[in-house]
Amino acid sequence: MDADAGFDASLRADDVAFGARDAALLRAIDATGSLNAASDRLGRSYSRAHERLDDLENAFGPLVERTRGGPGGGGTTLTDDGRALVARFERLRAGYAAIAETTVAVLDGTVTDRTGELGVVDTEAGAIRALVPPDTDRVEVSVRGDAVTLHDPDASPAADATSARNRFEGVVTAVERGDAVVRVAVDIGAGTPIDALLTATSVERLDVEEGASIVASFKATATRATPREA
Amino acid sequence: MDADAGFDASLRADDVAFGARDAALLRAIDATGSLNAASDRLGRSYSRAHERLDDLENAFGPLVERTRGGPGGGGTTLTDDGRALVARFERLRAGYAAIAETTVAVLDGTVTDRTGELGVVDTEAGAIRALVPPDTDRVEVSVRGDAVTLHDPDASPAADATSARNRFEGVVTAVERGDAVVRVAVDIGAGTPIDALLTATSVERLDVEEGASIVASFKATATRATPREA
DNA sequence: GAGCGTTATATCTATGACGAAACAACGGTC
DNA sequence: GACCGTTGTTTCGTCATAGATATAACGCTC
Repeated sequence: MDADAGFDASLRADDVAFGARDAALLRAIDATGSLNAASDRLGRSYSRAHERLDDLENAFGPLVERTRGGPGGGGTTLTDDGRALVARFERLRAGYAAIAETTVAVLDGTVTDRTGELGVVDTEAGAIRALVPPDTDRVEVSVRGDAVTLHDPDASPAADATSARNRFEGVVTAVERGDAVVRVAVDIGAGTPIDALLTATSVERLDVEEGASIVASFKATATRATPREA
Repeated sequence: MDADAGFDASLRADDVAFGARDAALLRAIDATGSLNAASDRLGRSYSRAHERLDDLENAFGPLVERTRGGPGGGGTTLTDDGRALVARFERLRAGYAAIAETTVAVLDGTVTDRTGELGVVDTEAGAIRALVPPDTDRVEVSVRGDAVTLHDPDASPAADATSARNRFEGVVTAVERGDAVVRVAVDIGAGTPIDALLTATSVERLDVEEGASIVASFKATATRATPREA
């Protein structure tokens, strides 16, 4: 059963959710200088766009400046806040897209110690520090490829010298080259390997190849556990 | 203008998007053993729930097993695939939640070199390697707090010994303690500091305090740039 | 064979979101 | 004062989604 991860991103204030359609509207206003032309460009009704803009401004503050009459008949321009909102929305989407696209290794485990939202999870690979759910000890730990850093085993930093708390010795089981990003699978003693996403430069400089010994590290604060079924 | 980041997560197959309401339905079925009782529990209509379940199974394959008649009148149970879909959805949500919650530093810059989707961005702090958008050199680089690792300046790994390509020397400007997660702000020579989210253990072992020198590193493959307005 | 409580199916209703169209008002230009 | 093309406002229609209700059918138990 194959399924793609998706999302609808939003920024929320006062029960109003600023989403992709809203960002598209503001971008079209920015490009055309007119709410009328922007609606046309997007194939949307002028009256709805106008109403929506009012709702957004009630929640988020002034996003546009509008003038009536004049040589072109009037116009609409984005405020600095309007541009900032669109920029922030784009960054948020980029972040979610990273989550949707990145590879994830899932390790079953049991929480054995907690300090606030952090915990120690006992897994096949050993103890993993992660952000853990409050109500259960039965969890699965997600390790994202873009959160795993690889180190030369002979030169990996001492525990007192780095803030990355999870460190495992392992063996490279696969090296899969993309355009500029390389996916490296590392067996750290769990049932399935974890992935690390590296640049080609890193692969060369670390001399990563199948069968090589390597140290994989990832931050506790970037590792999340979710409840696991009985 | 204050706004909270939000999202609607989904897993998609055959133009059907499995979302939070669907996950809630499957969880309620799991808890009650009955589609009828699950709908009641969720305050939803039985016929809609039934129809939706059919749509989901057409797209994702068998998610439940249903029996009619018998001692209790019949019932509905989740299949292994049904449970796996819910578990995968929960992991996806946890990932998006991490994005929504984490602090982000934004650095303006210009792309000066590209290799596929990776690029070098010239910023106030120096060159940053990141995943860059294809159509523009004017970008802003987002550096997420949960992606930044701190190192002892005297003991940070050599460039040939780690896959984290971005490394900056900086000074700690703030240490802000949460329950178990500590937010450390580091001035790396950009207009605004970047944040690193650390465990309390890391803060102690690294002896992180305001004014201290520190090395901050983050992976190129975990760093994204988005287009920046003129 | 009735009873039970479920699954399965059919039909109806309400609501929110959205597109569409029409018209009033604006204000600089000619 | 007319013209232009915009903003601003009003009204209408359609569609998708969802809730609600009713009924048929199932199959084990008594």
